[in-house]
Amino acid sequence: MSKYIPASQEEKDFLASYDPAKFAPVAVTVDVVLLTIRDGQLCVLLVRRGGYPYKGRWALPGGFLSSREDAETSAWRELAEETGIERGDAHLEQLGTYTAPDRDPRTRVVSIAYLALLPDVAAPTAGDDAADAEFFPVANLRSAKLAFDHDQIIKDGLERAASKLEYTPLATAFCGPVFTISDLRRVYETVWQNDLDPANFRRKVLSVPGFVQPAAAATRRGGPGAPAAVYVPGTAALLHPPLLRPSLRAKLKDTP
Amino acid sequence: MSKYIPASQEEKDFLASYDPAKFAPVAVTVDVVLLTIRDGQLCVLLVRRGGYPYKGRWALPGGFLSSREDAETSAWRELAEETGIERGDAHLEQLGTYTAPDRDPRTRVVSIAYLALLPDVAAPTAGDDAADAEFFPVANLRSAKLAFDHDQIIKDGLERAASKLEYTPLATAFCGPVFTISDLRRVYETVWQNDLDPANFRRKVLSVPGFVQPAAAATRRGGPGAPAAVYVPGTAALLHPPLLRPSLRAKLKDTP
DNA sequence: ACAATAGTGTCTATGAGACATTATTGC
DNA sequence: GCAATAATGTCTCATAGACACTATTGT
Repeated sequence: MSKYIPASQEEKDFLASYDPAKFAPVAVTVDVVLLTIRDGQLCVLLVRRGGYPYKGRWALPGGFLSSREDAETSAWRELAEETGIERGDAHLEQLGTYTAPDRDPRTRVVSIAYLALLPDVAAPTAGDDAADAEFFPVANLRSAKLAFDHDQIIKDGLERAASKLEYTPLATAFCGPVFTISDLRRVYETVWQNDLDPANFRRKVLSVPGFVQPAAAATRRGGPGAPAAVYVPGTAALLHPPLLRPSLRAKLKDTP
Repeated sequence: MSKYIPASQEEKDFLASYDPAKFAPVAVTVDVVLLTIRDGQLCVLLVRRGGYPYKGRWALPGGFLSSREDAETSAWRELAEETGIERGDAHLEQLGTYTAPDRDPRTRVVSIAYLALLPDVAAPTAGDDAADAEFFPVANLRSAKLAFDHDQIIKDGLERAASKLEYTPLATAFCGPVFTISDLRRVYETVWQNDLDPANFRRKVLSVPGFVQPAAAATRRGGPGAPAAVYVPGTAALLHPPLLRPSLRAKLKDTP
């Protein structure tokens, strides 16, 4: 945005005398749903709350929007504080804004949630406000009583991630800088909770323009099996045609 | 969300003595991108600003988040004020939150944007704060200088709408309660800026489970041509397999 | 009669999915 | 040797897209 220039002296006076306090106070926080894959399980980063309210409960990492930052910058700052990753080391996108009037017992708090995806590398480090930080498999979260409405935010983040794997090359955000087709397939299988045919998956991925491209490095060996060719992310922002979740196909065919 | 219950007397005291004023003041507004199709053109509702800043400029309808409403309720209220439509008469979804620190010259203002889609019925009525309200074809908007960052918000809304037509039955939100397959096709053609083959479109729509279902009413005549069968929206929330934009297919095939 | 639209049928190319097959590794 | 993985090939079925064709309306 270009800088705003008042059109008249009258407007200048208006802006100079403007009093923000006349509106009901609203606090704005930025919370981050950080997803990664560890040991074949989709995990979310949670921190234990050190202060009231919900003291001692697990919650999403986050904090108040600081006065001269936009929300995305705040989200990157939270990520850096909790995990040490720098801006650009992960995928980060806005997830949604949560505004239920009673979602925070202190005062009216509106939370802008972000979704971050990153490879399994960074070890979480507890920030100022958090007594502890830990990755939890999302499958075990059903019974956990999280702070605020963070269970709903995580649920929305998981659905967003699963959906975006269909029509964007975002799955590469869960992999390291180079990866094999099998690495990529395991990401899909983990997020979608579906087994995929290795042969068909390979053919599909390689046929979508701009999804992946062969890496300069030769091959990678690990465990049993032939050595695998390695790839790096391609340039496409959208996958066309998309990969479609088998689970949805089955569900929707049943209810015509 | 269930009501929050403090766990201890200590926490009760904390909440009672909590002072919201210690945070930097942030104002939160809710703005609505209302799209409809008039005379074959995709149009967005704009209101002329009656006060500073950007006095006299066209802007999205919106207002400050009121203290006991969540943002979606505020968006419905804005819609009712500007167009008279009631909650449930249109499709409404959260679009995104805009947080650039200097996007409003008065003070820090965070805007939660909503996307609304509705059939061409409601005539806009000017609200309190707006001198005038009018539908503008989005194709003519490139040169218009809108208030705040509303040009970007509209752009994001258009992309969201085009994208959602692919994998949800949302196109029916632009139609009346009953519609013909051709009505639906014209919605896709207008939003996607693409001609679609009538025969293939019909076959595709009818083959996707839950997209549309035949209406009790017989047929509709209008202008030349045979009378058309009418349909009502189906029950599916997602289209599977989706309809894919021809424009994307062409673009992505060129850059492999 | 004519133009415009509704609706059906047909052909082809492509992609998805199921599955077999061969090659290469670690154990 | 054996199990596991990588990579390629084959077959079938469903779908998208192009397009011809008929039927029914308003003018």
